[in-house]
Amino acid sequence: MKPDRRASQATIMEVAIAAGVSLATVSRATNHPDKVKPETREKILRIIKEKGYKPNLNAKSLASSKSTTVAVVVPELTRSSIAGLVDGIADCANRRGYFVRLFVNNKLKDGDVESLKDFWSTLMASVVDGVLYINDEMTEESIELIKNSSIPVVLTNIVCSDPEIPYVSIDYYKAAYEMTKEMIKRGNKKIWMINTIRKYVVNDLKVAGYSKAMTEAGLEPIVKNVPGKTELNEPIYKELLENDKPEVAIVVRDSMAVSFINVARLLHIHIPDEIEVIGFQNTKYAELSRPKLSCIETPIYDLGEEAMDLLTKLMDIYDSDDDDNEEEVEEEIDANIYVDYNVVWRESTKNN
Amino acid sequence: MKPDRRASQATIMEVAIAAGVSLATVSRATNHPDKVKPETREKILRIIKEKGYKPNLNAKSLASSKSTTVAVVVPELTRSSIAGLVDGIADCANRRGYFVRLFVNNKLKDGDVESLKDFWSTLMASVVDGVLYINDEMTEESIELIKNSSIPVVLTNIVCSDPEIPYVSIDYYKAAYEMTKEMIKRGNKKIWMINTIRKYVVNDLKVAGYSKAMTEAGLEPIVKNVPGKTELNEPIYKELLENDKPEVAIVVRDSMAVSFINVARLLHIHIPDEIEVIGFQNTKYAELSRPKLSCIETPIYDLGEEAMDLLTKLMDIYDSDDDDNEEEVEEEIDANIYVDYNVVWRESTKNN
DNA sequence: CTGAAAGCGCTTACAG
DNA sequence: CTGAAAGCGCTTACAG
Repeated sequence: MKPDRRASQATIMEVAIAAGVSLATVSRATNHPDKVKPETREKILRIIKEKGYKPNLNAKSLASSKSTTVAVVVPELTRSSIAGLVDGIADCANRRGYFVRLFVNNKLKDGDVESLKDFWSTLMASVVDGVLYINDEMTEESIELIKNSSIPVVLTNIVCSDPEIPYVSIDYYKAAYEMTKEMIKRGNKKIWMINTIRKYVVNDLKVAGYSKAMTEAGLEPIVKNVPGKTELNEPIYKELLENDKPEVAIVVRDSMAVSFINVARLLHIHIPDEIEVIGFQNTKYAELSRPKLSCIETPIYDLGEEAMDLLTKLMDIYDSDDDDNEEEVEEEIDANIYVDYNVVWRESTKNN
Repeated sequence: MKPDRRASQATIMEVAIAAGVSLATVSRATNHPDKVKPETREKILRIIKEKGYKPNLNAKSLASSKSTTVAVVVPELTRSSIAGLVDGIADCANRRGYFVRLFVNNKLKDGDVESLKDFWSTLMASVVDGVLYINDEMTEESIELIKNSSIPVVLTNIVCSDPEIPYVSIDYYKAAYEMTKEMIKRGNKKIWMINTIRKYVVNDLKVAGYSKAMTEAGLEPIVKNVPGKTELNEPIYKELLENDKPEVAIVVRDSMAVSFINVARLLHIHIPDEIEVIGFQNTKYAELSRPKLSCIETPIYDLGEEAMDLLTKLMDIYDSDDDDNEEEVEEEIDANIYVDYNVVWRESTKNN
């Protein structure tokens, strides 16, 4: 006889018997402590602790139609700063007693409506109380699905044109605008914006902010689109720099900025004396680059926390919706949040 | 009257009514298709598709005592290569029809037995069919808990001394051993191993492999322990290099190797002519470094896939365990897997 | 091949 | 303050 490896968790029944009460009372002792007499409550809680009892989440969810679980939808964890985002989300979820179900869906970008709908319904069938949606490439269909969702959805690190949809993001437009203005103020006229070939909503905003500042100053916006991958963009950078040279290059991603610096140095272009380079994000790349990269720092971990925080509030509202007096509460919440960014000046810029 | 935002998924009841059959038949049509007459089956399946019906996961799990969900336990997503690992796991899980519940537990390292036990029981209460455990710092207690687990657990990217516990990893010992031997063969005698101050099982293995090769060749192993963080290790590197200089430095993490290169260059030490540098991992840092870093490449994504694959097999066994004839099946599975690594020679080494 | 019924482990009105 | 009972949405022996 080998030991029963399937020996599972203690059940509510066992606790009830040990405490000499009914299931209902055990349940109440954990869910509505005030509704049970202090002495019995304490006894129950003690036994729960002794037995290491935790309510079966599936049963609990089914019975209460609340799962204390949120879905986190990401295209890919290794993409730029998504891991940091999810760390922030997870820590906040932990603190607030939520579980997280992870959906890595790298097909989310393509506009295949069928598979998108299918994805959305498996999301709903997985029974979560809310979803954190991280995806740089929002289609019309996604937006429609989100608006019709029966549970709260918070877009994370995306700015959505539709103000009805809650989001937590960074004001990339403003960040690019302000940075460009600053570099113009410092006397630069020929400023490049280096963007990814591939379209990302977030990067489009950076380009727009940059262009605005340039136009306002009567300067011509010059946007260079290059591949995101190092091996692919280096030859392009080389070609660009052999033909022309800006005074400043603002790059949408810091790894791409480092790559740009590397190519410039290979061509004996001095950074920052000949070209100043600025990146977005401020990951470890910035610190490991030589010269060290000046950056617009996007506090991605905090952003994740904020997003989960907002989602919590929205879930609470949906909860109390069952009762009445909803409208009022809903009004109080600002569901379009911008998290502050910082500028970190390092060696790839002058006059710091 | 605002529309009911809580309008939830179609239920099995609705499908049954629409198809003019009982719940049982709908359930069978999806779970045991062969047990239902082709015509009715097709009709049911059609209706399911039309209505976009997906069984409520909680109910399904509760009724069948299978959740088709695995837990992925990580200390932190932003740590070294964990994001890539989880991407591999998630993709494989997707293909095999499993959901993933994410547990980010950055307190997992500390040996607090109480909180570890508590964590483990909430893990079990969350009702998963298996767990992928990613944690570089395994304590005795963790190992004990895993051995007593009622569901399969696969250690991912860890080598566990206890052969009873299934793991999927990379043979870091061998990788370091072989690399050191190779550099000795190339005529080097003074080879440093640069390790993290903080203890990691995986890094200890690299050090052990290195030391073995050195000792075998009658050379003295020289291990330098430095902080993992760039800002912190750079001054240490500086001090080290001002006093002494190896012919080769093998560094346990590629970001730390890049940092080492940066400091060496600052001191006008030529890489690779004066010092050859080799890192582990081969992340994007290696490619962005100047000179580009030679690396032992650890295929982390594949490792994640392999681990999930193994877990799937183990879960299948546990499943059929309920019947009989278990022993035999179990024998066939190799639950201690090493994934192959590669060596990528770049500019930080000579004679490539 | 199909349906009626019990049961998965909880929660929550409803009485008392 | 507490218990008996119904119900959450499924699955699965058990009959037929």
